[in-house]
Amino acid sequence: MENYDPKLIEPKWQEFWLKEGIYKNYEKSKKFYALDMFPYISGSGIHVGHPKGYIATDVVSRFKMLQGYSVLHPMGWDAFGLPAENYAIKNKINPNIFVKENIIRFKKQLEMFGFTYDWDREFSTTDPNYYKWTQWIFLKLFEKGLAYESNEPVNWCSSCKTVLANEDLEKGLCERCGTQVVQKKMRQWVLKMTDYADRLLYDLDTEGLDWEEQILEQQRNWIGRSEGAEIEFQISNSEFKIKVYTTRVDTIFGCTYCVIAPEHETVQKLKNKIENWDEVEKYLIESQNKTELERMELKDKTGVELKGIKLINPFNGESVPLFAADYVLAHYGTGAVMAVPAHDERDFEFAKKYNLPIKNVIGPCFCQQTEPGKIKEKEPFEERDAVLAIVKHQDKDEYLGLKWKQVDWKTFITGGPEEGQTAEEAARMEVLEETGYKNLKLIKELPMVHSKFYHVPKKLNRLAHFRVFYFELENDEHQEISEIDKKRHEVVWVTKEKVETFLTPESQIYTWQTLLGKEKPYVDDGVLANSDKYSSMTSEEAREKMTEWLEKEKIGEKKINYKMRDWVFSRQRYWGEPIPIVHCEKCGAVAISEKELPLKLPEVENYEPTGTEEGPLANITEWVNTTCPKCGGPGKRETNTMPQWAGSSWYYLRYIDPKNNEALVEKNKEKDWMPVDLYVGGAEHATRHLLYARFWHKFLYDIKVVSTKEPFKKLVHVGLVDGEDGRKMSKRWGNVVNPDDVINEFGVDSLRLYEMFMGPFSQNIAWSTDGVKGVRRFLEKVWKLQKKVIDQVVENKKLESLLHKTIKKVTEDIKNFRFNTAISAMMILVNELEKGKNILSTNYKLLITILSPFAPHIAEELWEKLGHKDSIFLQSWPEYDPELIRDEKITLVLQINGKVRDSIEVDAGISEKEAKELAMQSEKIKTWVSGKEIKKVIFVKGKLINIVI
RNA sequence: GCCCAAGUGGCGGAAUUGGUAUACGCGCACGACUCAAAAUCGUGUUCUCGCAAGGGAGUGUGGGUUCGAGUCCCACCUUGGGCACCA
Repeated sequence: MENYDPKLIEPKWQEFWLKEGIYKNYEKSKKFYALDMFPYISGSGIHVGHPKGYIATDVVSRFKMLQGYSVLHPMGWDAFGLPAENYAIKNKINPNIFVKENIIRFKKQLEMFGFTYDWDREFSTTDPNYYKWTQWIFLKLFEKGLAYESNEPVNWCSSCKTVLANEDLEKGLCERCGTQVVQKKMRQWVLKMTDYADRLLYDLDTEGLDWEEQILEQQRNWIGRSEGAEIEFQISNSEFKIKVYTTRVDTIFGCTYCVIAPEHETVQKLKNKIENWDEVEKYLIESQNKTELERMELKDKTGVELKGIKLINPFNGESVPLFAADYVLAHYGTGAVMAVPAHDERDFEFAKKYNLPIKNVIGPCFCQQTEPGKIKEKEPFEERDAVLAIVKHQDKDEYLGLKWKQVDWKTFITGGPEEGQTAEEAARMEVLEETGYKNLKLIKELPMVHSKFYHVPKKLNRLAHFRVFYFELENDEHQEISEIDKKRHEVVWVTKEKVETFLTPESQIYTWQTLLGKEKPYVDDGVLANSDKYSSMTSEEAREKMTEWLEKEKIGEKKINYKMRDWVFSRQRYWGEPIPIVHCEKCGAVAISEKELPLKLPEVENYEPTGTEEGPLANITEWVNTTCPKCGGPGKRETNTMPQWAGSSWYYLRYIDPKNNEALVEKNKEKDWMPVDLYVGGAEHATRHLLYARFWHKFLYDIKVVSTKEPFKKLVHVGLVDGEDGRKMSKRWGNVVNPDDVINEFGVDSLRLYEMFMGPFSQNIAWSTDGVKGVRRFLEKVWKLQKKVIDQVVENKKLESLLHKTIKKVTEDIKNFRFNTAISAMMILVNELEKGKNILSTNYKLLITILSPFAPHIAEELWEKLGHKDSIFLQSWPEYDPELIRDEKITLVLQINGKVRDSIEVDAGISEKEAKELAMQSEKIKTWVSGKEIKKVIFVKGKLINIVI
């Protein structure tokens, strides 16, 4: 028997599989596996595997380094650390040719990895037969009003004269020349993805998707639905109104000013009324020049008051000032907000900076759940406005407290305001009456708090709304307190450290903590106060009632908003599908006729940016100048092209029917194959690619091209291989592992097997060359087992049982993407087989069959050596024998107080009584229980006995 | 700041519904084979006390529920990922 040599085996079988078209078996199973988003790389990679015990993993794309090969995707992916477009331009190559060369290169790469490739299904987004249908989808979107032109801000490098995507920016500098990027508005094609926002959100839950919860959550956050209300604020002495959007109508009585985005059109309309227009204009220009990045990075909020403008709060008629500030975004909601500094962090920060009033209208509500003062369920509450005073000593760090005499109740000073008294006056009076101290200096008012408790002296449930004042004593001057008060409570000074343990009511402990902590707004829901008839409602209740009132009075309405924005769909580049639109002076933007598709890219010599806002196509006048499809007059073609996301948003549909020239996909074929059963891709696509693809799919569903609402039934993402040092593979760190080298040294099977063995499939894991040695050793063992193969029947129940348990485990683990434990189970089996003298040839066949998806070459080779002419991949997947995996003997664990003390071999079906008797016979157990009382014995069938002493 | 995920030996990682923590692999140590080395095979390998038998501790930290917790509950710490002024 010769030695195991991957270099001899692997090329042989790669050629064979290619010739035999092993892939075709997948067609029979009618399961559609689109394995990664890019048709050329990863998507094609995985077709080696057992047709039944399929392995749907993409070994190649786990290597960051190999993503360089994804240049194959024509629309500019990562090539050797540079975007493909840059690489092509720098080397003066036509990007399309460059891409094609790389496709060939990649095919070779795939073969080296031992992948077969479905050559028939090949297509490219540079291929007009494919992009024809991408353009067709665009035409349909345009027809339904879902594609529109708009001026959108882009990052513009004034030195390179190019547009830069957000991901190409490092600290706001251009990647190529390092120039500071500026914000510029440009005409762009935009797709109305927001029309689909609600469906993109709800179908995540209602279409029975088997996706990782993590990705679902990420998509929900990205869509970012929020429910709130739009409210009109009238501008005093003017016919103009300003609409604000808020999710917290319940805080509106705390609104002390309003803020409008600088770009908001109303700012210009109010020009004549603004007293400080010069100042305002300066601010508008400043904020316009900031890029989005800068705007985000600036921690400090800036803004300017529009002097002379007052807005009227429709709920209480109060006039509040209006500010323009760029912390309010023009594109979200109405571009204007009501500011409630007491209950919103951003407004709070702004109010502190510009010294604006902060009005508390909501506080938390505490329910006394312990005695004394535990609320009596079912009894009504008596509501009362109340004050709470915290008084600090003039010299010492001590605070004034009351110890109540009738009940075990310790508090700060509390009370209720009387007719005609302000809350502050009431607080001062209570301090005077209950403690005698006369001269208080108000330091500040603290956030309000509500408290539900049982008032023991008054024998009733009380809901008290506290306004809280923090005083410091000016001096020691005080008067005698009344006899009644003396009987009721004792006045004590409590040191700062002891206050928290001194206080009984939770509400006061909370207040004490806010006093000690950093001053911050209360942003949670709570109970309202100072809010007219809405006072003492909960936030939820108030929102409902207030919105009702707004709608009745017609000054506002319920409104749902999404964070997700429309999809900016055009790029100022050469490559990419041309947008099939002609601009006519008379008719505007006109779609070209479907018959003219595909609208092909012209051959050009120069792919450099034009240095204007137009894409490179604009320079090719013979292509640009055309006639208007509508009126026949002169027209100019759209020179922007589509982004890389366009083609990748529907390629899985084209896989089904790649050569169809009559339709995007034939209806019956579509019904047959869709939805994609399993989609394996990188985690980096969790939001964008997957949302774009889902959006297009839903649109195609609406125009009846596809029959399912969702494209991908099951979604799993693959983790990357990190460098040996645990960092991401990168030239910068010098930790790049080249799979070619690994293959040369260990073989394709070892690499493939190790990748699956190294850890959980969707987790990033550091590469370890030593680890590959381990799996190579395992393959050597499997190879050497050949020597022990015999044909006679030798009874070995234990091994037989282990084999069938392994088949069961491997089958289940593959289904659950737990390849690492599947391999470990096979290792255990092989270790056992190695110890035995012989191995029955039928059993050996079973072993290599379950190994075949993981290490296809060696499995195929061993299969042939056993005398088979057919490929191992044409065999059916083994089934385990349930009789054989049933255990006759089990290990029963004996515990004392939950600690393992002994274990015994017993029959699997042992009864509780028998087990107990056996346990008591154990010497170790005897010594542990002797002289002790047995309190309890717990028996878990087939597992253990626990004796409690 | 917000959302999500994860913290287990020297390392990658195992551990169905709470039921023998550290499977499998790497590394390391010792032994066999060898003139020698590599390869291969065998034994051992959580820490700790002990010559041993045996005991104690132990899954990021602190509490809790339970006969029994890596697994469930509460609080906190750390790391990774995503979002980031979304009102």
